[in-house]
Amino acid sequence: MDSRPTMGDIAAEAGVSQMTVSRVLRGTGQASPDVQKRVETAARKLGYVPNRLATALRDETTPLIAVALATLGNRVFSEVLNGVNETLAAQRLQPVFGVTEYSLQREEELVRDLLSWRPRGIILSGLEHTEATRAAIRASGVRVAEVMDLDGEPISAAFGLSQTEAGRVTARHMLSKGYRRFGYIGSQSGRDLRADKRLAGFRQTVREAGGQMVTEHVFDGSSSMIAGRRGTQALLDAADRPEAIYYSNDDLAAGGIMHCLASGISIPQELALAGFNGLAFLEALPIRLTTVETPRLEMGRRAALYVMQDDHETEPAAPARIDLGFRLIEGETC
Amino acid sequence: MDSRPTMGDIAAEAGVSQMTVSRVLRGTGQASPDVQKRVETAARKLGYVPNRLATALRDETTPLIAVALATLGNRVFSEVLNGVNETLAAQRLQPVFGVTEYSLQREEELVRDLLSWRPRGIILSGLEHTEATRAAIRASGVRVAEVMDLDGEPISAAFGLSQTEAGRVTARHMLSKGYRRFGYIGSQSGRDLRADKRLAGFRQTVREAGGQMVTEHVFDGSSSMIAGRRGTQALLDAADRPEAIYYSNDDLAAGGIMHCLASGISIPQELALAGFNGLAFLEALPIRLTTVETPRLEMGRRAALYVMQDDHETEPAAPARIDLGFRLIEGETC
DNA sequence: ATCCCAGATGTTTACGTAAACATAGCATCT
DNA sequence: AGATGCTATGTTTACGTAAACATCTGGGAT
Repeated sequence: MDSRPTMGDIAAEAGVSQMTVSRVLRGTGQASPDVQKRVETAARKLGYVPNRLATALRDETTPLIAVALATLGNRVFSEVLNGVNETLAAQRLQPVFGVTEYSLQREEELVRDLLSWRPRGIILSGLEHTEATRAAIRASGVRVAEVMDLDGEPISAAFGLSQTEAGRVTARHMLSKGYRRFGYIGSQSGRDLRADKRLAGFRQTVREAGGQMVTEHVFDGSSSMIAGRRGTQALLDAADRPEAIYYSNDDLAAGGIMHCLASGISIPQELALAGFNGLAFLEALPIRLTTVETPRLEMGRRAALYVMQDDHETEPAAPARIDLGFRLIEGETC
Repeated sequence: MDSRPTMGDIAAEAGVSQMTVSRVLRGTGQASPDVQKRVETAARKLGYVPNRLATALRDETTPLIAVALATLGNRVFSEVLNGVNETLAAQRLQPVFGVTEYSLQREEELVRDLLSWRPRGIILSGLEHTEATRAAIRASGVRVAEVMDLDGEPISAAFGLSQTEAGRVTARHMLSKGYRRFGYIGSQSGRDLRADKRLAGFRQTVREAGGQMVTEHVFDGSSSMIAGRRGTQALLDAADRPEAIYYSNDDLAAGGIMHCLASGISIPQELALAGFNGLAFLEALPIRLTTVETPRLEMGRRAALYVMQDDHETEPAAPARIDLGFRLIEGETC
């Protein structure tokens, strides 16, 4: 048995035709009990595993859904992937994924690669894509969903929240607590476009209210608690010290809390903080972070459901923005 | 253009044969500059995307690597996946993955599904599998790597560490600090077999040294900081209170630290703690956790490299255990 | 006895690609 | 001039599966 057995091999073993094997194994059409048994026995004996490549080629359809994530280094995306995966698994669909590392250029290549598997749908992160990416997707005719963001023009349907508005809401909340001098800590500016939008919304609202952005500390590399801790220390050591810091996400903000705890800086008197995402681990911190909760699992689930649908059902004429909302969680940090 | 253009369509457009198109697009064989240009123009005009299903079927080989993870809910596995993915991406290989949720039964189905894509390799979590899973993999002839664990019989090659030994080392360390009355907090017992092995090693070493396990708190559901925080509170509120707690992972242990911080329990005087994994976020905590660092990214990378190889190269005759080691990190918690 | 029909099974074909095997054109050498 | 050997291109075929269509068998209706 040097190569994998095919239906033909089973057919020979069972003394029937390949087509009969196909019918028996899929339970379509008629088959006498005798033949049925022989085929099943032979299949088991040979250790038959169907070849989906052949089925997919022949049927001109696959059970694949392509997923292009910005990164696997951020818990947020693995939660989205988790939502996608659990939804697909229920229908025996398979995710095929790749990572763009926040580069639209890599996304373009990745999408091309993913499309060559003839997936029935594709899920992208964010609304910004190169024109070539859009063209390839349009030409392919696959169903598309975009997750995370709503601020822009979706290709077909976007599941997420307004990042800009999330920034504004956070700013409004902090302003309402009396803070006026703000710092910002974030990473991957110019690449993590959602973070940039939040910052833009935040900044605008602060300025309109007469507040000011004292420092904006943006670094390369991925965000982490330790980066947030160090960034916070840097901001507080600087001459022009902010009263409050807006972080591009919870990991960074939690690092800020840790710095304060370790250095005896009182929160929120000496420093107020706000994050973004509402990750589960925040609940466990000794000081509850004020943050904006995002529907990560839900975005994954809804996007998966959307791209799973058959073409005819409910295809919206115009691009749709499905707002899954966000929620300001008022903690103890501002 | 209702369906995707094929090489045949390009051929018609360019006035050549399908085979010439194939040659030009892959840059194999000869082609006159004129034909080359015509083919490329036509391909671009029609928005040609190759069909890998056909290529894979025809070539009897795919660029796919199957990955069966225990869960996406635990950061550890997304880090492994990350290592796998970055290694594969460098060779333009594609991961196809699925999640077992720590069930060997689901793993069996998942493996069958994954194998039907004719991947060139498969990566599994842990060493325990059903006999059917083993048989299917053996019959398929794909390369296999197992990650995380070394305590058992690998199918072909295992990349990881001795979980039992990690438990023992942790116990030895805690014993050396004078603790004798231990608690344990973990989840998914009977399902997360690696955690069970660590506990077994820990328990054995404690007993041999004359210490005792005062309480073992095991719950269902996935582990998280908040679960650890609550579990710790429960253990400390109980009549028979341990001096030290061994947690099945860092998330739970960090929750323990948070409970102590929030309740003013002094570490390690009133309670000592130890975790497992050495996740990056620990660095940012105000109290550094004593834990065992595991090579998560490296396990993913090495496993990917292993299954990527061509069959002839370096195929070990006997199952190999590649010990990527672990390292006790002495923090401030014991 | 004849005909019809349904159930059971077989044969042909196509999905898109690329190896293997032609073949045609043309320059070079003797 | 004829043989030789490239280069550039075309034709056939196979990969494994499943729809569509074909065939055969036997039982029931007339």
